[in-house]
Amino acid sequence: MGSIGFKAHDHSSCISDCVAVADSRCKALGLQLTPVRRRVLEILLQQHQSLGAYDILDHLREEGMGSQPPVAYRALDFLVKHGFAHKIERLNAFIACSHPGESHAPVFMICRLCNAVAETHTDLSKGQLGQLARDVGFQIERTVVEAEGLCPKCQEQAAA
Amino acid sequence: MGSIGFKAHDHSSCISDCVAVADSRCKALGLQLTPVRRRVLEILLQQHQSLGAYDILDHLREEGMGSQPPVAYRALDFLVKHGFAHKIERLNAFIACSHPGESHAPVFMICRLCNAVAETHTDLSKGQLGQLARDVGFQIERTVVEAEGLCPKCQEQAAA
DNA sequence: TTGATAAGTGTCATACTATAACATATCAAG
DNA sequence: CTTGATATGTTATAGTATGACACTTATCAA
Repeated sequence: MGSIGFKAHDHSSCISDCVAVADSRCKALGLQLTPVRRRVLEILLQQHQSLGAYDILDHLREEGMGSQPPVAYRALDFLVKHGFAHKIERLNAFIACSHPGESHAPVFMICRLCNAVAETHTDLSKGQLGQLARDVGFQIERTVVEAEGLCPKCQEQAAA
Repeated sequence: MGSIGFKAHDHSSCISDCVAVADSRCKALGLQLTPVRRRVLEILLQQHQSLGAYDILDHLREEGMGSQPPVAYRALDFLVKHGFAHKIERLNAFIACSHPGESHAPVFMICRLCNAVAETHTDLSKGQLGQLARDVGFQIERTVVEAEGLCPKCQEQAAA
């Protein structure tokens, strides 16, 4: 799949590929990609934007797959825990992982106009953050790195 | 004040210094550091931990300075907007800024055991994040960088 | 000084985000 | 097939945040 950044791409294959990857990874790890979990992943994959838990719940409800918050949150917890999705802390929202299976120190770029979210990655061992942590003796277990601003497309439109 | 990291320091002077800095900066910029706002800043400065808005509201209520959520949120919005405090997105909580007045691409290290939070800064123009953004043409306006893990003290205790 | 305008506060109501707890159902292995 | 673990459905509630409006205080120009 590679880094999609803010570029156009074949989205339907993007979805099916990601689900297939999740599927095989679950099988390999003995995890259950149940109907609800799979459906939530598909819903997230529909767009390269983040969705709130209650947005997802709305979809599930329409499809008769559960109507109470814990249903959505539990599926999301599963997907996040196993690296198939991420939580965007800044937005209290969730997004499918663009690089399932790869090592994870994810970085998100969030466009404040069109709400597109692009995921890339950094290498903690090389960056300033890792260096700062080593300097003060802090042991990093998890990172949240989110940049908010304007994507290329919205910059053009703002300039016009 | 400089970077305090996770080190011990003279905390009472730390508080009064920070309030004094905020005071003079507000005067210089024509901002009103009202009693509520000043008090919220002081409350945040009491500890190098983050506090939830409702924790702060509890303090205010005890002191007869307002008992409804908007009172706390508005003071926090003011402090965050003008760089006297930051929101820790990962914790839905707030913390006083350790470097008021300096340029701000703040980085937080959050200890998951003792909840201490240390603030440092990175230089966007030099780091991987800035480079990634330039590569894809994303214009960064604000960053959220938060590392969760163990501070030096808690690592020792965990090892023992 | 006064009057007009902006900024801040107090309050009520409500919206949005998230989880605890427990009953039921399904799965996986012996 | 039964037992223990995992997942789901549901109720209830906790935690986080904001809109709206009335009232007060500060600012500033006339």
